[in-house]
Amino acid sequence: MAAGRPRSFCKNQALDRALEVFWRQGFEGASICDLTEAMGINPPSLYAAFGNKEQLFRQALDRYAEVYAERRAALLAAPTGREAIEALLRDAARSLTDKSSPTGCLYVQAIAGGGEHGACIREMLKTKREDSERELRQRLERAKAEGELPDDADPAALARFITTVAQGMSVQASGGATRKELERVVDFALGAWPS
Amino acid sequence: MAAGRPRSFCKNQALDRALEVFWRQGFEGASICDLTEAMGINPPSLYAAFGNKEQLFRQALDRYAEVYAERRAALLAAPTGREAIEALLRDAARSLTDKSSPTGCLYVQAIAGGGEHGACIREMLKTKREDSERELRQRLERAKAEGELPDDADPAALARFITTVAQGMSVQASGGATRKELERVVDFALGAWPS
DNA sequence: CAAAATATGTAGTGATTGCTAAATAAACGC
DNA sequence: GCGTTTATTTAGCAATCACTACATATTTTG
Repeated sequence: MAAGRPRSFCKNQALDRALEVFWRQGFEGASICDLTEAMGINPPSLYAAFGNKEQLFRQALDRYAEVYAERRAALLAAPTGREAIEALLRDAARSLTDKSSPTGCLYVQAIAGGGEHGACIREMLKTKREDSERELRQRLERAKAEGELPDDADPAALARFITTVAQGMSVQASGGATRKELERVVDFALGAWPS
Repeated sequence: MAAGRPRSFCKNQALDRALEVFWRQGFEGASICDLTEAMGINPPSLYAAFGNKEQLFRQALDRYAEVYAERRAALLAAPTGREAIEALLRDAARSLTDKSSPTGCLYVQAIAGGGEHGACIREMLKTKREDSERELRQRLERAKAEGELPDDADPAALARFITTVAQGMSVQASGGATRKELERVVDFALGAWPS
């Protein structure tokens, strides 16, 4: 079959640009005009390459998830469970306040915004958050199996607590909290570690 | 001076209805049509009584803040600091998952949603959150003065930690967490209490 | 060289957005 | 009653929304 005219832009690069717009403005707050401008393409190219706005958001989200899943895996590979969790939270304190990308976590930031698309997108975001929490829980189950946690410790509940703190830190970052302030929050969170 | 035709609706009641729409759909997700329908009035009445959409949101937010400031004050009046904090977090676990009102906290939920109005609204929300955190800090300072906290305890940092956990709980609630799950989170958070 | 296939730029679709002009209705003081 | 004032209804404003028809441009296939 014939191949046709080749695409004049890099799909992944355009996706990264779109991701940043969604991240900064939210799904509903990002207009197609905002997106095409940031991506450097015209609307028909966007629709031909990505489907529609919702599908573009999905693909941007998947890309975001890929990056952070890798990072999370690396941090959770620390020798002890406690070190792994501390590494995760310290990294969050830094990256959530890093000014080279929009503040806060995209998953957390995108939970708001109802409307019609809301339900579907919420479901998708929920899945991503569950993926993250499951990996955390599995790391804590390993820690328990290795005798690092007391017998009555509940890895699932601890994973949820840590996730909750991380999500709260994202809200704090969106509200203007500094890295130092988030580091203090991490100190307290680690103080809840069972012994 | 003449009085003119009286308003045919209760302003506060209409504000409550508008609040619920904003709470459920976010600022940008709530259209004037959604709002007028829920409030039972026509657009000109809305604009005559409340100014515009942003000012309506401000007034709804102030009303929300009033209710929760009272509630917070009552909970923080517990005899000890620790009891006060526990009461606050247990109440949050219950009210954030209460199905008679939209899940999650309006302040937290409304942080997302960029756009032009975003900056102004963000500023307003930030002030409200700071009000809440300040009251918490003052209660903890009292606890420290009364010898309930060690000399090296930092009430401001502890207040921020607790606020962060509460905000994370709101995100969890928006994501579908149950009251029981949030109660477990509270258990862990209280485990970080300095001693 | 065509012919087929795919991408692009231009321009505009109907629908919805926040908001309002104009006419009418209901209260007041005189 | 009459004039003033304010609220309500109807209808529709310009702007923006997500999205697309159409013609043109650029590629590979035969």
